[in-house]
Amino acid sequence: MQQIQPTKYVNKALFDLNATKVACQECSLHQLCLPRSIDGNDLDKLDNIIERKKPLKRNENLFQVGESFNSIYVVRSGSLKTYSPTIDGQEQVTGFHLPGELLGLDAIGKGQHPCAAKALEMTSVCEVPFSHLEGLAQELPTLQHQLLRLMSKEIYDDQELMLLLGKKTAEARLSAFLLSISLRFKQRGFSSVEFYLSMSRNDIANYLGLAVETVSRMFTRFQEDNFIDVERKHIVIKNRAELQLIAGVNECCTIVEK
Amino acid sequence: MQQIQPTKYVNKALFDLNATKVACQECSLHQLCLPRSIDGNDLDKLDNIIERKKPLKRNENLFQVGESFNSIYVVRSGSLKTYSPTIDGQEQVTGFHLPGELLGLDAIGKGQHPCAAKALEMTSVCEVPFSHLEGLAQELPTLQHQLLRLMSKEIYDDQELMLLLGKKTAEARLSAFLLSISLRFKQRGFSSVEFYLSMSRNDIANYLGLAVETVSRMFTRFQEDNFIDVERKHIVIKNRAELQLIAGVNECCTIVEK
DNA sequence: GTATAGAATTGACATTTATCAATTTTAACA
DNA sequence: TGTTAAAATTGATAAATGTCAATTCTATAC
Repeated sequence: MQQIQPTKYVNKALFDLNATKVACQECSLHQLCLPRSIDGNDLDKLDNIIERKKPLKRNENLFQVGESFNSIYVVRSGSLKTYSPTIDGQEQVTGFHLPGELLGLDAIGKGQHPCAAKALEMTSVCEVPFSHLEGLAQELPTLQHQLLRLMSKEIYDDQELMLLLGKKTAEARLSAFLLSISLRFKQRGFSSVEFYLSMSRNDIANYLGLAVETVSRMFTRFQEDNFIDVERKHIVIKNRAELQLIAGVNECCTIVEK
Repeated sequence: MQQIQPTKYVNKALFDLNATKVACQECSLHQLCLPRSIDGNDLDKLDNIIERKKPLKRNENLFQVGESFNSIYVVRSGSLKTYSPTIDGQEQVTGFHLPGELLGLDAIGKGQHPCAAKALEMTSVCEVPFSHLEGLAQELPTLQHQLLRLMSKEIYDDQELMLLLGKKTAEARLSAFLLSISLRFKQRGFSSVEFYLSMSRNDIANYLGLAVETVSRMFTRFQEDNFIDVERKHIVIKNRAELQLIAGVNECCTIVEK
């Protein structure tokens, strides 16, 4: 039971732009640059190529499908969803991106964005021009290594999700989704027990390949069974062990526990 | 209708080790090294670090879960599946790997393999020691660039699959699966119309998150509806347009057509 | 503060898919 | 080649989830 008990302040912080700003220390880019082996000089070089973009309002797009790829982005505060158009004019949500996480790695190969990214709330991001990053990685072996590691992690994470989406029941999917969000918050220094979901039920359902109604019913059921407290977008994890059981997490996912 | 009509020979070839060897020209590693800008000298350097492993027999493992990561692998001939253990002792198939495709990119981040790889038939692979590859990429900007591109493609492909697994009905999943295999064969210079599936129905079902029985019924139905010819593992695509409609492919997947 | 549109929930019902069971077909091995 | 185990198919039934419809709740704009 070493879970951090959040204060009211921490929760409110998720809506407070300044308070949610992820320190460079907890950010994916941090892992990118200084895994205990890059010196201050090199760090400055990296810092120099990063541009701070002006914050996005809710529902503003960071990029659109087909837009040419120039930069990868790191979420500083707020959150975004990525989505692709489907044949029937719908959109299919492909991911959610929380503070400290990266966007755009899937676009390098084709040189254009295969999905669009939209802010779910007031959101600010850092922009990292990819050609600069590549050039720098050529100079700095550690940076190249970290870049490859990060991309590998992205592949790994995607496969974890495929595991989830491919096999499980509705309750397993939602359960694994909540655990995943919880873990990601924790990794960024937020509470893993209590948090706000910035995305709509619709987005969640779309993402998990379920009907909105099913998602809604599952939330209700989890609440009834006392696995979680739900109040609209506010979530409290009350019985993580049970959620993990339902999700059928394999040993890979079990790191949520630590 | 510029689809290549395969000869009986071509089909048999899929079982013939020598005939299926993918020329380095069509191999993922080829893209890795010489996108029209690497010279013969550099190509030799790359060639030098690649090791040919002795062929794997059916059901032999290339690597196991948790094994420490040292190399990435390229399939030269045959095919493999990757899979992870689930909590209930089952295995969950996470991917199939055809000639010219890569394995192991998901292991870089953690330094150990998150999944196991098993040969589905007599299979041979090239082994590329990762530290050597990294070192070489540090010298050769083009190689670094291609490595990043390839990893990006992997991320992109995984997300395509998540799209598939997340949303669709059983018939959409199987349909998209067949189209995906077809495209991948085509990209490697094999027929996209007629091919052999090296994996069992069980593996397909597991991969797609369906019951074996459902997969079997779908094959039967597709046959009845004249979308495909099935005879055990031998598949002929007869109505690609209809399959694409069922799969609900978005414009990204539509490249199957070209 | 109120009006209004969108989001979320809940219920009833239809459809899809999983499960269980039996049979047929195929492939592996002696 | 014949024997046997595994794989694949098919049918009947049960369970899960999607769809449709109605209602409640929430947030936004006026």
